[in-house]
Amino acid sequence: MEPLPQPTPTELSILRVLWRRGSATVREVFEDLSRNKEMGYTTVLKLLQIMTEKGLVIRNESERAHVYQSTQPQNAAQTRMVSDLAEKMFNGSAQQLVMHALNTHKASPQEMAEIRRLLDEMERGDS
Amino acid sequence: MEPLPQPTPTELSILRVLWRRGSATVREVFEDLSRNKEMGYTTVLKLLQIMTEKGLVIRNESERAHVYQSTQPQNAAQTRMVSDLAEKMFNGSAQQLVMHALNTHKASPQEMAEIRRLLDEMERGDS
DNA sequence: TATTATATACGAATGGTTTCGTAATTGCAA
DNA sequence: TTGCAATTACGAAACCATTCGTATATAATA
Repeated sequence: MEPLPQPTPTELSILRVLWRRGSATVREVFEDLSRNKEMGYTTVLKLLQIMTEKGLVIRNESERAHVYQSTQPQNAAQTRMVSDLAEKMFNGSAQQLVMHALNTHKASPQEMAEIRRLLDEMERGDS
Repeated sequence: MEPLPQPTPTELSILRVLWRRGSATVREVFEDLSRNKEMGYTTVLKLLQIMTEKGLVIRNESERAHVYQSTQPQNAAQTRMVSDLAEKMFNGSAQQLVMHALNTHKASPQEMAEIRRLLDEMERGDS
């Protein structure tokens, strides 16, 4: 089967709503997105229909208002986009990406400690 | 003045060539990109013309074959895209992005050491 | 039951990116 | 100088994402 296509920017905004809520109807997605950006109800509907065709979401049609959810877990999408960015902007070097991320968005001491923990684990190699 | 627009995917592939080479003619960019993906010479030319209008590149017209270079240093573009990704996929948390990057693309011991060094510096706060 | 609100389906307009064909120009070589 | 090769300029086609209007169906309500 075809691999899932990369979601477009608007599709991604819809997926984020679905990830946050677990699942949602068109109206719920619409109301959520409308808070940030004016858009028509049928626009969201159409997008969800297209996303269904693409396999990005599945829907439960047992109720009149179909209930959508993402086929891809948020984690998987995150991993994929990080890989893509590493590939496209850092010639595949995760390390350079990491350095950039840390330099730009300062992390809290707790967060830094957690990153150290991960590095420790990786060096011990107990995967 | 207008902020630079985000480069489109194809524009980014051109910028990557320009960053790697410092500057390049249409033919050089064309030959570089053609190795990965078949595309016409005038396609690249047109894109570079559009990118010039957008301000993504500047060109030196003193020779018959114009010489292009990116207006944005690679660093700046990298920072911007990392920020974008953190925003869109990790609710602004650089730390989560970092964890993902490390988990996905395993880094070498040297690279990990360098990340530690950066963390050390940041915790010492000698910026 | 008749009306109203809400849902899905879907065609089509819009706008932007990408592609390329063709014309015009310039330098180089025979 | 004449012709060939390489260049830029540019219009337009092809493609895709986004938006929305309208038709139709279904449920709730007066």
